[in-house]
Amino acid sequence: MSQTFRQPDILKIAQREGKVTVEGLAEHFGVTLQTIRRDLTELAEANKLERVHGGAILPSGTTNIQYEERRTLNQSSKLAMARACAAQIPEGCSVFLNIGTSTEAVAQELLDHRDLMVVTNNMNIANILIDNSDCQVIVTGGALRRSDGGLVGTLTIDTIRQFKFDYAVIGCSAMDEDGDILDFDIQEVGVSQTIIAQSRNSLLVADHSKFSRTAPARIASMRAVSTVVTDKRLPGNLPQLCADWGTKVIVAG
Amino acid sequence: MSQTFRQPDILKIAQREGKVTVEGLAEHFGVTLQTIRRDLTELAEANKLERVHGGAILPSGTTNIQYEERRTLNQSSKLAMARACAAQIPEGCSVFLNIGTSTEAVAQELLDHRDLMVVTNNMNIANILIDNSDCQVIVTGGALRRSDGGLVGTLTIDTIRQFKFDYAVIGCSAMDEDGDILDFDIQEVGVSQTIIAQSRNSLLVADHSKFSRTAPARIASMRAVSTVVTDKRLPGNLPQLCADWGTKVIVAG
DNA sequence: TCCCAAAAGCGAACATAAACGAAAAAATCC
DNA sequence: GGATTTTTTCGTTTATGTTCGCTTTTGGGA
Repeated sequence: MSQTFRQPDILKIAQREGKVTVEGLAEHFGVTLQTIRRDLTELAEANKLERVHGGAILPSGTTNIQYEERRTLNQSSKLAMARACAAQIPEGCSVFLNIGTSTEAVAQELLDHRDLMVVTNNMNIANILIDNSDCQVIVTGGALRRSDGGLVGTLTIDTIRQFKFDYAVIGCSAMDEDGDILDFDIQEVGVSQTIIAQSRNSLLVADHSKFSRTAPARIASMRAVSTVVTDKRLPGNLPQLCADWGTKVIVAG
Repeated sequence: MSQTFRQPDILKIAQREGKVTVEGLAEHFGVTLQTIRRDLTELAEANKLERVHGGAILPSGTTNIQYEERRTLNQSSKLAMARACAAQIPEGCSVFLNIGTSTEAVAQELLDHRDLMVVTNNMNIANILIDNSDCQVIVTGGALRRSDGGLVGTLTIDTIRQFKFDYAVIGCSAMDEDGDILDFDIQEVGVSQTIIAQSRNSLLVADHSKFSRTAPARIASMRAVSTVVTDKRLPGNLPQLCADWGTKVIVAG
């Protein structure tokens, strides 16, 4: 595990915990204190973190700004994707909505759907769909993650295993040109995999920026999902691959 | 640019409470008075706080309505009960908080507790405690009830069964003079019973108005809980009964 | 009201242990 | 086999606890 892998993880941990310690990170990654110090110094220089004796904290007032930023970013294309995705979901069925800003946008578009049963591990989605009185909302158990209101952990997976969904809507952190769906957080990978396994149809919602990123953990191949909703034509050979796999691709907007 | 992990937390507490004391902070963080004094001096030099004898207050410019609000609300018996209840809960333990406005008030008072693991079936409580970064929040699964943000159903009970809590805080709809704890909602009764069974100590929080009400479903007898927190002397023969049962009674305010 | 004394709070100075950064050495990756 | 990353080493800096003398607050009593 090298620098490039650690630093995003450190940020993620910092956002989850509010603070990180040199010692704790060193143990977590199995490296020396010195290495962590260098990482923290670099992250502090990039204004991603604020250095304190013994560790680092989130920059003052930045607790959830990144999240809010991401939420409002790419709003128009995100909205178009959300519309297209919601259009795939008929009324009167059972749906799982995963963690992620894209899936939250989908939830917003599902406010007019009638007679849904929605299961989610995202507190924000539960808060959104509380306004749709024609929709039964079920929240999975799990440890609450401060950064994005997600519920994660074994409890989450155990709950999901008790259901079989007509549709699942999932997001991701990055996508590879060979069709692999990737995520930063290893915890979330297990959840996403379980969701796909428990669903008759699965919809991956991901905008084009996910193709220019990378992430360490692999959720699945696009082959495993029934539909991919995105905002621009898939790059490289992916359209052909998806056609071969029978994975439907919807380009919204 | 803060020097220690403590300073951002001190600011947060100051903003919430309107003031902080040297002694209180020293105890909260487990450091000496001198260390806190140094922190406060630095924060004062950075104009983040204003130093006073025995502690610090918010700078005069940052007039905090919240504090005045809180002071007037202090009179409210619900807050007094919440305070008394939170005082019963030590730091570093596992706590369950049930559905109810009284338990939400307790959650508010637990914002300063450190190193807690809080499990709840109340989305509002999860939203409150998301601000306590020293507290791990776990949400039970369940069907979301629109009226009060509660999570109910078999999923909830199944989740609770997976834990053993040091403390449980429960509310109720009504109490009988013979010491029976009652609720309107039959679904919630099962949850409350399970919580009591899974907890080493259980605290019932209920104001005096609950004695003039009645409700159809029986949760348990006060005999089954370790402590009752209320705002007025218990009516009738109940004090004696509780004494016989070994149920501690705390009258707050 | 004023004054005084006890008590509480304060800050400076010092000792110590933890944390830090620089630089050389070792390991790892292309 | 050269470049990058990580570990090791070591002298320096920083944070914290302790002690002690000083200042402010507080609560009588004249």
